[in-house]
Amino acid sequence: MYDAPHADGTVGKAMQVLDQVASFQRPVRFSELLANSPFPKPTLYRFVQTLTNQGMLAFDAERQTYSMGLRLVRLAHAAWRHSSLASVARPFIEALAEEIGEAIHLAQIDHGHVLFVDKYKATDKFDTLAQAGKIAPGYCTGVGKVILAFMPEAAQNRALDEQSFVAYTPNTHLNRKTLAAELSTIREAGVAYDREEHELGIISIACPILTGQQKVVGALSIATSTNRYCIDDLNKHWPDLHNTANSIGAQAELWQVPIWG
Amino acid sequence: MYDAPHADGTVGKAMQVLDQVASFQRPVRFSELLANSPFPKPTLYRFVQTLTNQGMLAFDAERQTYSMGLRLVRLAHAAWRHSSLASVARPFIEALAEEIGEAIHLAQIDHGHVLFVDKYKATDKFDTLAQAGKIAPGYCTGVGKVILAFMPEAAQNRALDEQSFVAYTPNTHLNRKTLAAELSTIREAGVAYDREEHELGIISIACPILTGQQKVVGALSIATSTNRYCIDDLNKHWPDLHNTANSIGAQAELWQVPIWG
DNA sequence: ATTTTTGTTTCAAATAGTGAAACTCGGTTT
DNA sequence: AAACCGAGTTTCACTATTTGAAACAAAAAT
Repeated sequence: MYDAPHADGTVGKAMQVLDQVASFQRPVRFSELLANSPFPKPTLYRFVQTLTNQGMLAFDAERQTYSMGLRLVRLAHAAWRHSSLASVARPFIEALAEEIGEAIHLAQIDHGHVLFVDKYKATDKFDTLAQAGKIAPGYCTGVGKVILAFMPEAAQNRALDEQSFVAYTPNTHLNRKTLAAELSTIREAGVAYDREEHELGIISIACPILTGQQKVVGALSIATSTNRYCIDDLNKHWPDLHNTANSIGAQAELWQVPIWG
Repeated sequence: MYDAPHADGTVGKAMQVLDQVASFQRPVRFSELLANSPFPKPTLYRFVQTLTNQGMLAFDAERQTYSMGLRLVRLAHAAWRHSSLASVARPFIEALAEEIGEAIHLAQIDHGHVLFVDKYKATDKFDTLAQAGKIAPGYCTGVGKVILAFMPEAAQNRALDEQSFVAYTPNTHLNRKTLAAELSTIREAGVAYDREEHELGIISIACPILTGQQKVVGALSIATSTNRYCIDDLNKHWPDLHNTANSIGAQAELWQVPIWG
């Protein structure tokens, strides 16, 4: 389960149940849900029924388990096409990935979490939906930090409040202060690095995607493992990455990509 | 907007609003929604607010428009990974596509509509999320017909009730009778063809994906344009397609893919 | 056969949702 | 400048929906 929004009404609670089912990452029985649910039995029961009726959940009668419903796939298709940067960014990312021969990630931020909306890897052709929709923490990823760094102050504060500061590796930021310090450096430099802060052996370089009015709408990154390359190697790709990010930013502005303030 | 389910409660209505926003295929203003909404102004207003709070919709303050929210992408990721056939089927489809050099589609059925959950094209590597989530009518596509043909009677009837029988081309089935007749042929043969029933110039061959107990969980198809190939050409691929479908069915059973009765 | 666990239904009380009407705020017209 | 207009937002009394303790049914476990 992810965030506990200021619980707006019945709909909010139902969405909480959806998140809960999603968090199991597998089909789940009613009783398992109940055990970790803030809702009393009949209430949860009715939610699960309603959501199943609606196709937001799927019930397997044979195994008596609930899982995420296919209606979500249909709805998300629309979200991805029309509200994410992905459709605008694709041609640019594809070109970049082919040129430099490394995997490119495209991310946006959603309620303080990094949301990967696309990925392109020149070698293995087939990785899109498997990656799109994945989330990662904001405070310890290249894309996360660079987006945070370029956010307007109010939004940044809100987002920082949502960070959990778990120590994934010895390099992970553990509190707001050290993170905030790095964020201003990043803002000046226009690049962020992940130096094994989220996962040992994984480093990345990330550029913000800015519109003409300097609003961040997302970020691009190249990630690699330390036994193939070091930060200096990634730096060689910075000009290309930066140019691509700029082109995407310019396009995003023309296009009607939703821009949160 | 798609189906109007037996409106269960507030949550059902909220989902209806989500569908409505999705149906616009672009950012949409409140007044546009209101114009096509069964709900009175303040009611719709509150729904849209709640859904935006929840991240199910996104509001662009600058342009005053609503679009689908990124939370859906996150949720759909889970749906796709854990409730669709896609993750089980992928390796098989990939192998098949590489071997025969044609694009392979994987579809399931959801409330009478065909839902494409994956696509692999050997030549252009990059088409997954752009295709996954797309829907098509059941009665005039190869995958749709073959799934319908193999459904248990009760479910089939329910699904047939949901078909709209729009005449997309001169070859489209226009009523239940002719469709039902073809469905029994298909059930015996184990294959369905789309002979330009949905779009002129597009034909396909489709195989059901069956579990051990002969339950349909989805379908595989090869689609092509009439100026490249004819039905007989597609037929040459039938053994491969059929084998792949069988392998996927066997795997799906081991795995915990939700199976609707 | 009995107990325990898991899933489902009931129903009075309480809460949350409803929508007519009224209001605010830009922009346009007279 | 005053009146008008349409899109968006808020109010508030009314009502329908949701709520959850408790009771019940069905299935597993003992």
